[in-house]
Amino acid sequence: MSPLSSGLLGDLDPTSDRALFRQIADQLREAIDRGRFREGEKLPSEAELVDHYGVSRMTVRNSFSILQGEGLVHAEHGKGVFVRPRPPVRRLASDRFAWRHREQGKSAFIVEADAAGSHPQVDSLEVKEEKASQDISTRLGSVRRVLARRRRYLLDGRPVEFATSYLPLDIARGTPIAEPNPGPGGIYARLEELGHRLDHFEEEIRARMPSPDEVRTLRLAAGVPVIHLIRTAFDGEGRPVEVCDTVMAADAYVLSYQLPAT
Amino acid sequence: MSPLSSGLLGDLDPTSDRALFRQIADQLREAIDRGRFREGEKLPSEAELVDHYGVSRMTVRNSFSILQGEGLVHAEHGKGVFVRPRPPVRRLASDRFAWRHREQGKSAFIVEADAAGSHPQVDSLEVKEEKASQDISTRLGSVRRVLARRRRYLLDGRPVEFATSYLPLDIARGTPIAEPNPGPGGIYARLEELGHRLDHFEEEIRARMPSPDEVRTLRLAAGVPVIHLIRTAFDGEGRPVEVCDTVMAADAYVLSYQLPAT
DNA sequence: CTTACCCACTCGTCTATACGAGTAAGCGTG
DNA sequence: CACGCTTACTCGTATAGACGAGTGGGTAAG
Repeated sequence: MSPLSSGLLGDLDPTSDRALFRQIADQLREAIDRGRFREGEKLPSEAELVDHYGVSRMTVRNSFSILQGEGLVHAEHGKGVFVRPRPPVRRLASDRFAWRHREQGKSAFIVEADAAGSHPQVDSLEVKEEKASQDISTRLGSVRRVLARRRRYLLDGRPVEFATSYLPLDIARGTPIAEPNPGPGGIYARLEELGHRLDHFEEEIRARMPSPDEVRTLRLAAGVPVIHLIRTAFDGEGRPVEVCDTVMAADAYVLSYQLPAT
Repeated sequence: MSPLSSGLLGDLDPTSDRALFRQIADQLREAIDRGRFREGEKLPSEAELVDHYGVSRMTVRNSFSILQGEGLVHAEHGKGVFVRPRPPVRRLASDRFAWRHREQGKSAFIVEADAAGSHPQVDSLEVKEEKASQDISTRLGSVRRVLARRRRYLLDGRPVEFATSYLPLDIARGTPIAEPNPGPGGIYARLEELGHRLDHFEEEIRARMPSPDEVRTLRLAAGVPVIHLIRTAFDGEGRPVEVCDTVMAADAYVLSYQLPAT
């Protein structure tokens, strides 16, 4: 029996104040919430809904666009509209920069992904000196030029995070930090070796809709926000030694922090 | 001179692969990014853009809907489409539960808003005993029923945050915590007085698009995600004594954390 | 001068139609 | 069997038109 003849979706109330396309979206949303359509499952096609509700195609498309904006469904050209599966999330703990996680040869990202049984990947590596933006300059304490390390992280082929580290030139230039591969333990290990004992980090978190650029880079579906995290690392004298600007696909992350109740 | 005759917006390339409505959205976005349209300023009306580009109205509306999804603009029925102003953000520091912030008579929210010169407000107060959801029960260590304290926070009349605190009944029942107004210092101060010395907090952060309910409660514009924060408070024995579930308008908040580099 | 109405302009909703392009399965040919 | 074509179904883009409803300014009536 088709999902439409089985009473899965009801009728519209033409006398209601609520617009037709909203009523349709409401019914589809409820059906999804109740699990009548499962993750990854195909919704009825536009044509089927046009027949079922007796409305025009634009009205049906309008209701789909609402659900897309809510991140509930995604359309695939030539195939159909599907309930968006919730991808496995990466859990970032606040102790992820603790010493014990830095002793190993591989980066935290690789180690953690291997443990979770997924296939990690890092690409778009770029390391270069450039002019510091106003914001980065302020955060690093009025430096004009910086070393920028850009990279993109993927899990099982899906881009989940795009990060750029900025370091003052007087710290990073001519050191392994300026190499594409900074070696075991990453740049934090190198900073310590260079005598910059890391004292604490400061993280700033925002959430917003992605720019078109970010949609491309992270291959984001409609209705997926990004988490924008800016971390500053300070040495023992309180000097900022690195700023890391990270944009994450919000549906792939949960951040977790432990706070003392001082 | 009208914004349209002044070369602010260009022409369309009909031979391009890029859809017309995307090209229009691109041009408007760029104009906004470059500050050609300022915050709160009105964009050209649908009719004006129809004339300028020589496309149908649906095409123009389609491009507006893209920009709305990106949170760049918002439409006002009968008035026009406007560049969405960035509201002042509330900065939540990770030491906001430190002792020194709890000594005063007023809640942290009120104190902080007063200091920032804005008008704070708390409403939708509800305090009641209820059945714990699966998730809350797990977080509190398998309790069946809880005391739930719901409230909504507003700044200058705008709802910015909706929070619910859950506490085990054996801790909260019959104490000031079960009163609508728990008294100076809030429920954390009361917990301490009751002998539950707070040891540390754990915060989990997600970002996602709001549910229709949340859109209503927080009066969210299109294209504004929410930050979902779940905080668990632990006492000295490692027992969870409170879970606070908070949904924040993402455009109104920056979260900030200090992490030791242990 | 003030009030009430009208009207022009705005976005919101909906219909009907057309063509393009991606997908997948079936079918026929080599 | 393997390959390529056709075909039917999917969503994507775009047009043209209609009516409704909220807003605000101007105008005519009191």
